[in-house]
Amino acid sequence: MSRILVVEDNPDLAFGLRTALEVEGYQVGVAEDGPKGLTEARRFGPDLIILDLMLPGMDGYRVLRSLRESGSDVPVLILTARSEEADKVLGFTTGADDYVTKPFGLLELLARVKALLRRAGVGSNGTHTAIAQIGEHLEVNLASRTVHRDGTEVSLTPKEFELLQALLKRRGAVASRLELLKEVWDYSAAVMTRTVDMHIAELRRKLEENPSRPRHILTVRKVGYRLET
Amino acid sequence: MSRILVVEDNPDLAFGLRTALEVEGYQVGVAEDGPKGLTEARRFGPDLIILDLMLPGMDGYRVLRSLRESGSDVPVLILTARSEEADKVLGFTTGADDYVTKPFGLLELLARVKALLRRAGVGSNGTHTAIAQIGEHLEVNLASRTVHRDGTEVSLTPKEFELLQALLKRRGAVASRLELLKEVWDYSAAVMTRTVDMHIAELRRKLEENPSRPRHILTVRKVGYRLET
DNA sequence: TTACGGCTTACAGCTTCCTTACAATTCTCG
DNA sequence: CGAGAATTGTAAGGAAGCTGTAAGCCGTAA
Repeated sequence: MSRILVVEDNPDLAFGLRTALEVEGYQVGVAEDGPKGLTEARRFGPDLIILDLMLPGMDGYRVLRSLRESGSDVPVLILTARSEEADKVLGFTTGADDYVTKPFGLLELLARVKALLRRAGVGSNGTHTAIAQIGEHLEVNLASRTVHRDGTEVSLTPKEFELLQALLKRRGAVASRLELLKEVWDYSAAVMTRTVDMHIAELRRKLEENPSRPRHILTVRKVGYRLET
Repeated sequence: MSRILVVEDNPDLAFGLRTALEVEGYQVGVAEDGPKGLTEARRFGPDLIILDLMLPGMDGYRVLRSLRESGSDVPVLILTARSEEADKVLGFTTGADDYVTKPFGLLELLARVKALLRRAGVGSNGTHTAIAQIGEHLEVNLASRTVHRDGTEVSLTPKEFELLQALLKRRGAVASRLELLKEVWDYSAAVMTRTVDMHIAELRRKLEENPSRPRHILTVRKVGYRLET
C-alpha cells in the first residue's frame, strides 16, 4: 500500500489523520515538526506528504521548498488554517499539489489524497516511479534496475536486485526469511536454507560502506532482515 | 503552450476564464455544454479540462465519466457552486483531479491549474520531437524512419527499426523481452524464443561503436534490454 | 533465380546461484 | 561470568542458467 507522511504538530489532529488514513489502508508516518518532516521524507520514502503550514520552528513553506530543492518530486498536500488566497497561491507556487483549509471534511481530504496518488501514478501497492534513496549514498532506480553509490553505478545480479527490491518494499519493517524466500525465490515450502543470508551478505558487500558493520541492511535475529534508510 | 478546455455554460464566466487563462499564455478552448465538451475534448486535445458541474442537458459528472470511460487521462478540474462534501467526494471518485467551489479566487484557480499541469508532467510545449538523439553519434528520425550515425545513414530493416523505436519509447527504463515481443512482434503468448536477442545483436552490430561492449543498448540480465542515451 | 529479411537452432562462454563447511557472533542458563 | 547452544557471516567451487552469435532454412519480392 502507499505510504503517507503526515507533518503535523497538533497531536490530536495527527492522531486523527493517522487513524483515518490507516483505516483506508495506507502506511502512515508522522513527524511533528519541519526538520523531522524532512528527515522522515528521506527515511520513510512516502508516496505523498500531508503538510501543515503552521509548524513550530520551521514553517511549512520552508519544509516544502527544501524538499523540492533536494530534488524530491513527491506530491504534497498542504493543510492549514490560513485561507487567504495569497497564501494558497504561495503554497502552489512553492510546489504544493493541493491546498486544504481547516476546518476540512475528512472524506474530502481522503478523496483528495486518493486523487493525488492516482495522478502521481502510484499504484495501489506503492509502485514508485521515482528513485528510492537509502541513506546518504545509495540510490535505487526501479525503472532502469540500477543502483548508484555516490553517483557511480554498482552492478547487482538479478537475484540481488530482486532481494533489494523486496527489502525496499518493506523499508523500516522486518522482512522474514520466509517472506523473502516466497517473494524472491517463490518457494512454496519453508525449506531451511542459507540462501537468503548469502545473498544478503553479497548485497552488504556491494552496498554498505563497512559490510561487517552494516548501517542499512540490518539483521533481525531469529527472524530476518530489515532495511533502514 | 499548454491547451486548456473550459466547459462552462455561463457566457460571462466562460469569457472571464478564457481571458484570464490566455493572459497566462494558455491556448484556450470553450464548450458550452456537455456533448460539445466531449467533442472538443477529442478534437481540441487539451492538456487540462476545467469542467462546470451544472450544465444544461448533460451534467458534469456524466461528462467526466464518459471521458474516463473513453480512456482519457487528461487532468480535470471541477468548478461548481455545490460545496457539499458528498458532492466533492463524488467528483473525485468519478475521476476528477481537483474541485473548486464558486465563488473562487481567480489567482487560486490559476495556481491550481498550474499545479495540475506540473503534476501531469506537461511541459510548456508539446512533447513530439521527430528526431531522437542517442549518445553523441546517433540520430533517429521517427518521421522518415532513418538512422544516422555521425551523419551517414545506417540502414535498418523494418523489424530492427521497430525494435529500436520500442526501446526508445522506454529510454532509460528496462524493456522486458515479453514487452518487446508484444509490441514489435505482437505476440500474445510468452513463447520462449531468442528472436529478440538476435535482433538486438543485429542492432548493436549496426549502431554500437563496439558491438561486443555496447554503450547504449544494454543487457539487463533475466529481464530484457535498456536503451541508455 | 537471386537477394534479403526474419526466424529458429545450436553451442560456446560467461555469469550467477546454491550448497556446504567452517568461522564469528550472540544468546541462554547454570 | 563462562561454557555451550543457537544463530548468523562468509568463502569457495561445481552446476545450472543466460546471453551472444554464427549458421542455416524458409518465404517473399524483385
